[in-house]
Amino acid sequence: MPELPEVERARATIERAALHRTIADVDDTDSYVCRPHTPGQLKDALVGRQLSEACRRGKAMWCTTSRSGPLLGLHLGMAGRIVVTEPDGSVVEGGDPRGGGYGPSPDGKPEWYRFTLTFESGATMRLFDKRRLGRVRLDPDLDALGPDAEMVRVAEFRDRVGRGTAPVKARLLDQSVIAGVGNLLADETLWQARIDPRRRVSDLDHDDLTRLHRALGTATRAAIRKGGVHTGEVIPHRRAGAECPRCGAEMQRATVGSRTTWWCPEEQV
DNA sequence: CCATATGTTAAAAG
DNA sequence: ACTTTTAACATATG
Repeated sequence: MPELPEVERARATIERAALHRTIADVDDTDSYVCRPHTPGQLKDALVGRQLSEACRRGKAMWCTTSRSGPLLGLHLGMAGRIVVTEPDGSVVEGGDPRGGGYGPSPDGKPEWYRFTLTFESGATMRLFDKRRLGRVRLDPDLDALGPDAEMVRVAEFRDRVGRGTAPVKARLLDQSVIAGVGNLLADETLWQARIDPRRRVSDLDHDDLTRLHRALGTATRAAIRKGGVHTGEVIPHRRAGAECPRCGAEMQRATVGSRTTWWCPEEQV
């Protein structure tokens, strides 16, 4: 589930419900999710501190901590979400509006909680992640990340995305080029911009890149507002036999940039 | 058993 | 050396 829009929602949930509370306990015993830290390392670094700010660039998220403590890096991986609960056990809404089967309840198994902060009040902030590809670490290295997909200006976008020879979709997915675009947001953006995902960036002209930048901004902001990348216009049409919601042509599927890709063969050229 | 899955990254290939 | 592509990662689900 998590691409930039979902991560932004998770960040906002933390900001609204988990800041400025003193950390009383930490469960960091999942040594894969917390790698390369050893069990207890995160706990030792965090107990007694508070989360001060919730920040994000692309899909990377981190919290600053009180008294000049370390940054707490949180990455949702392929299936993670942040769940904050109040002392009475009620779940703070906002992380994932779909809830239901992907949610922490009622069918969320307890072992799918991979990391937990317990505050003095009894409130908790947890990483819920079925697939365990999410990651928690202290002072994450953010140097390799490109500018955030929602913030990048058009000139820099053209410079970065237009460089190289890779298919444009692969370029959009490269987090060191632009941070935050995942498989679904890439398909939505390319569909909005009417660009074939297989096109080489060396073949895109100034106008193509400008259109792509605009489509990315529009698609990203719409997804944040509506609650996630699933709310994109073309996303429900990423399946066999589906038609382009604009022109009715049958959607086409292929692997581009090592990911399953769907596009409209009529309009995306 | 097989294929698929919204992410990252190390290793291989070019 | 730099860019691009693929495989592997851990786990669930159809």
